Amino acid sequence: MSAPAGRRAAQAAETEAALKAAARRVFAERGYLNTKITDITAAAGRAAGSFYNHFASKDELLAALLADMLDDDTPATDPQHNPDLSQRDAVRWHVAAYWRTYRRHLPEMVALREAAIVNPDFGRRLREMIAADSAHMLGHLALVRAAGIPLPGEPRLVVSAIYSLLDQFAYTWIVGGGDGSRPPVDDDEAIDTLTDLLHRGIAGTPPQRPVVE
Amino acid sequence: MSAPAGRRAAQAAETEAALKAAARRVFAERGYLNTKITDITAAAGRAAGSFYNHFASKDELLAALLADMLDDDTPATDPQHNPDLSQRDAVRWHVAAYWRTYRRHLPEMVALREAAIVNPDFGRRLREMIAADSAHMLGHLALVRAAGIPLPGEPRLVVSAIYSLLDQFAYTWIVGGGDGSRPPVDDDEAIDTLTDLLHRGIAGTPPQRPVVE
DNA sequence: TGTACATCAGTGAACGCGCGTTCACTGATGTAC
DNA sequence: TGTACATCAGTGAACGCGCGTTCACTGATGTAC
Repeated sequence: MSAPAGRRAAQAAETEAALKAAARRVFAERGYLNTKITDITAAAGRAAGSFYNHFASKDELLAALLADMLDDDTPATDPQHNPDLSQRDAVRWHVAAYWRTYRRHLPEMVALREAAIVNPDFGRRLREMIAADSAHMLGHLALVRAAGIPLPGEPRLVVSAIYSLLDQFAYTWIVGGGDGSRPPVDDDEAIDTLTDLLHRGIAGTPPQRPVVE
Repeated sequence: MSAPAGRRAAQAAETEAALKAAARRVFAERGYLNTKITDITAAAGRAAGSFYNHFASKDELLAALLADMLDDDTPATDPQHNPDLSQRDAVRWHVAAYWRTYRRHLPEMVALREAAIVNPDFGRRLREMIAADSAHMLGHLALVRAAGIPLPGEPRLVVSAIYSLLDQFAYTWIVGGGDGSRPPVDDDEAIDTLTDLLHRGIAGTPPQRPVVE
């Protein structure tokens, strides 16, 4: 990453970067589990054996990509953002942040989801990443409740529901290209729909039952 | 399934049933992709080779389980149920139906989700099954809108969001045993939380912004 | 600055493990006469 | 009702494919003197 000591080190760094970049492309295209190591080396224009000069396995390559991702945007959360989820703007900001992150790190999102199914280590990693994010959201929900607005359920369960929605919806529409019922969504429509659903869901008022007298 | 013609046929039917039952158990425990064919035959107490007297592959066994499932509860939807999703009871009924189905067919749900990742055929099957269910929900949403209540977005997108929430939340809490942030949910709490979130989300009123004058 | 040797990234053919799949065999069930 | 033969479900050891992984080799870069 930092200035390499010489031509040789530069070469190695370049190949490693090429392998990572190729892996990201290939993971986004055919997914993690369906990707063979030779698919990655081929996409990177290197020989199969070269892979093992840099990574011990496909899982370790993914671990490296995840590490890059976490380095990349540690300051993902603007400390200035509005925490009051009873306001639409605040909900939208959070939804948009999630959506953008998902799009930007699509290969990692897809790969981690798939890897978690097969490898308990990645299952743990995934849960930890969600937990980190959730703590933040939990704080916001506490404010809503403190303002006297009743939540739809126990806060940690509500946070889990929010992430369930965001995660699966993003997976369906960003990765899968939709559910076939309609054309793909553009980002704004997706974000606005999620925002309104969640804004009302978290802090809205249930509809009045028409009273028959 | 129907009365077998003789001892031999009965024997075959019994083994096939044993393999299916074993597969369901094993899929629920370690998932579909992590299950080897010999895991299934071992759990069923049969020899490895026996498998191929009944199924051409693990995928075909899954296809058979899915067929059984669809046979099993074609009348899953009580024609009498309340379609008015602006009423909490109606939302709860639908959420509960989904939850119950998920629990009852856990092995199929897990297996289909995993198989869809690796095999496009199952990806298609999964989308078709969701589409069938969605059509029903879409009709209900039309009523809400007809009653003058604005939805949070384009109806098919809202339906997709609803299924995203239900599916991922059920996967997290029924299959995965939760996200580690709190003890497992019992069914009623899960259903009530989802119900309130969706009830408000679909047909609720956004909170009033406190007006500062 | 030049020469001789060491190191190391990259190569791709070969290896070998894991697991799906086959197949010769067994014994029980079914059929023909 | 009995005997001889055919069929078929089940068995498990053996086979073989796919793919991850190794390794002897090459040529370029680095180091010693």
